[in-house]
Amino acid sequence: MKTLIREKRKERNMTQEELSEALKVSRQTIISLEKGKYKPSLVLAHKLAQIFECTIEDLFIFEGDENV
Amino acid sequence: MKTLIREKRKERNMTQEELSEALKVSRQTIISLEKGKYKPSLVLAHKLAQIFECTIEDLFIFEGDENV
DNA sequence: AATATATGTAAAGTACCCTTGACATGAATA
DNA sequence: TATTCATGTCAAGGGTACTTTACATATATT
Repeated sequence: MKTLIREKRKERNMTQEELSEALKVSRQTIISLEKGKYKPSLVLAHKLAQIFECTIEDLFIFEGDENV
Repeated sequence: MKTLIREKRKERNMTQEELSEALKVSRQTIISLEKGKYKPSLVLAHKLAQIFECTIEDLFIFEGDENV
């Protein structure tokens, strides 16, 4: 699974800290998501999509046969 | 968060077991999701949306201020 | 040189998604 | 009555999303 979080964040000139505050998560969480260290929860994915005014499917690119 | 998993499954005349096999998860997982015992991972939400030929946002109804 | 800003790593703890397995219930049908 | 099918509960365990805290690095500015 790929994510466009970093690209969308930069388009809006937001820092990781600003994004983390908007989402009410830690900055560590943003770093880890952008670097692909892990996948967000469904609710966090939804909040990210809302902030970036797109759908979850626009923000995350799913590839074949991923682990559940 | 609400989900339309059960409704979409029944529209297609699938049993919980058939759905669990299509998703390669346990039947327990389907039961728990339908009953709202917990929220699916992002990947599982995506697979469900694919099976039901809709978007994640069509299948899950997000309500205000949910836990991350 | 020193300070500030943005990004990064590491480690340890908590909460929860998902699993397996065993057993229970209600409705249909032989 | 007995069996089958679909659905459900309960409990224990593994893996991972997310947290907090502390420290590191690169760039820019004073």
